[in-house]
Amino acid sequence: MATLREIGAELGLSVATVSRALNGFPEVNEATRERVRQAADRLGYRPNRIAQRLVTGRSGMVGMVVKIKPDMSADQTFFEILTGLTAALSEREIDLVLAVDQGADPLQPYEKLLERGILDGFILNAPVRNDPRVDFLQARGIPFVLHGQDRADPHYATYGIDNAGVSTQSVNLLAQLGHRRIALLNGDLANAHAHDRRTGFLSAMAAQALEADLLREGATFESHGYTQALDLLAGPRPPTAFICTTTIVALGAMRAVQDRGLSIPHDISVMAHDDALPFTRAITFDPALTVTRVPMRDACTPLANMLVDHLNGTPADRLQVKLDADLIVRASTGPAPRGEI
Amino acid sequence: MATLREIGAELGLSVATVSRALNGFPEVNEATRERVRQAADRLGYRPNRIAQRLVTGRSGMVGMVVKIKPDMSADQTFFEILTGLTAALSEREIDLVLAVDQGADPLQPYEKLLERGILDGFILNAPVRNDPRVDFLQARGIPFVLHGQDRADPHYATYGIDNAGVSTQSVNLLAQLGHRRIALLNGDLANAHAHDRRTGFLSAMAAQALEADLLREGATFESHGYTQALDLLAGPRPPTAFICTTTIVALGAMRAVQDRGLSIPHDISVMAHDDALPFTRAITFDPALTVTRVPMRDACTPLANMLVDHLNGTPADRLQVKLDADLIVRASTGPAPRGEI
DNA sequence: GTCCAAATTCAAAACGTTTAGATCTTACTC
DNA sequence: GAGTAAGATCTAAACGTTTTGAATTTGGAC
Repeated sequence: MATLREIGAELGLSVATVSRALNGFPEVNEATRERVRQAADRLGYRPNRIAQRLVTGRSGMVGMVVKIKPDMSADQTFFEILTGLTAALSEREIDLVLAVDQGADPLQPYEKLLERGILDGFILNAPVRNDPRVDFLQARGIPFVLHGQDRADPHYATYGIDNAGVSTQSVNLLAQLGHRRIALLNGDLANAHAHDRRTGFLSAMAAQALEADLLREGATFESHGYTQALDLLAGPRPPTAFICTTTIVALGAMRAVQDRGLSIPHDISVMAHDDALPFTRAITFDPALTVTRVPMRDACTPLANMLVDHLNGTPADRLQVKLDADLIVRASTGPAPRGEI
Repeated sequence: MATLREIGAELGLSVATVSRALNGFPEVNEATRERVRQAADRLGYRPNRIAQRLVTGRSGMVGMVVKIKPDMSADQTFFEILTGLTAALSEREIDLVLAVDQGADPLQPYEKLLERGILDGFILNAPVRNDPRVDFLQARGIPFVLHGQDRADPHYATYGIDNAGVSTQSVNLLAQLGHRRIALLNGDLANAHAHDRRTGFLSAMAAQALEADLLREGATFESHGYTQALDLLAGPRPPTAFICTTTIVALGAMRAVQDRGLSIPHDISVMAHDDALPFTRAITFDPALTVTRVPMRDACTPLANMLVDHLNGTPADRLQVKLDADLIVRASTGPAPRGEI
């Protein structure tokens, strides 16, 4: 590995000039800059990140923490973000350091990574409500970008989707189709997005003058969708439509509907929010699933850009994006059945 | 963050002595060492990795590359290793840096990570035969540990399982049960492990004086297991037993057997190799699946240890582990049906 | 030719650590 | 009490970069 000193020796220049030439400082002669550039190319010079970091305090590395579940597996959505983000950051010459949250204390892996003193910032994902990681990093002045939003009025960089709006869009579509008994199969309310979906659902139902009594929450397993849907269908005033928090849950709900001998969308409409993860494609469902859709992967590049901007000094309050979901109507939703009230 | 200098100033010692005291050098007075330790504790001293690296050439960081498939998803087994390894390395005060292989050139992400000059070594996984990454890293003298084995006589650190032995164990079990028509549903032969399974299968069949004509290879999807098994069962001299390269493939094979109206294990025996990934548990199959078993996750701690040893100078030829798989006989294998030849 | 400002370039310090080699203490031997 | 060895600590250099402030060169104006 060539160093600045070697390039300097080659050209009879000081390290200082070589450094400035390569970093685009205005006070260096253009002819010199070109000579330096060529020598650097020829010698295969790569700046030593370690040395840069020691003097600038910037390392070009950011951290991310995988949260693993008790069964030692991690969330599919995490990996979706992880791979996309690594690629996006790599284009910006930033490396991603990984840590694992074994479950005990959500802050511990962040503390541990910070102790090393080698990170410029963090990407946070899957926030819970009023996420303690946000407070922790803000208190220490560590830059970060949150994928999602954990509180009403954030004072940090955040990139997420309008989860309340997801519910509103879904409710409005179904209400337009004449449905009055609409159920929400939500995720665990500890997660910020589930909370927002619930809030959005309640206000959208109220706006349509509908009773919002068919609300369930819990894990996002197929089996959970199945049992909750089955339970609701067996109730005294069953739903005619299901809004599911993920396509996996919708899979379970659809199975429940079919087990009851009902047809989709003739008797029951089913829709879901779709993160467009690789393994379950809503369009291949039978019938093809109506969804509100925001591909997870689409978040990677903007997230990387926001973090880079943030590291370069853009203040957090100018780095707040809240996307609307696309509404994609397919065959799993239809007019409410007649005779039902 | 306290520095050595601050501790030195506090105690009236030079940085050199403080450094030596904390690093356990023998020439420092025990009383002094204790004073230094306490001061370090009190001031919350953490060695600055960056500075350490600059002078020692070691960073305490290792790299790993995710290979993502054309559909932008990554292998489940990779993540299993990744999370386990990150945790295991973290206990050894080593951080893991991630990169993504977008598919074009398998060496490019390694080159890119190396250019940064911030890595001590690599963990390689999922080797293909005569893996070019091995040659690349060896040529550059970069330490690495390979999870698996890519060539017959490796001169590098490697931790893997005896894949030929997996086939031998499987064939021998089935032969003992009287099966003579044994099929192998193998993975893609580009992968080193599939090649070894094939080799082991051929020699084990030969040793049992059985004809090894029922060999299929390809992707490890459920659908692939299904179509291949269906095709073999429709042949002129169908198998009475299937050895599947993964439990997912076995799932497909079992579906094919049932679709043909045959029963497991009465008509057909099915077994598989089981990496014990979180999502498919062989014991919950119906009937419970006989497997050769080596949990992926068990490799994480040994891999981390081997890499650390290797970085500390243990020569590669003393770091070679080849595990035998456990044979777990469950309900999906039974005696060969009478009357078949 | 002299002077001044602008344009370049340089030398040196700094970041926090490790480590080679020098120096200072102490205790022991004769 | 001199000499020596061992024990403890120190000074200084090194790693490769950035950056401050000083030094040099250049070109014009007079």
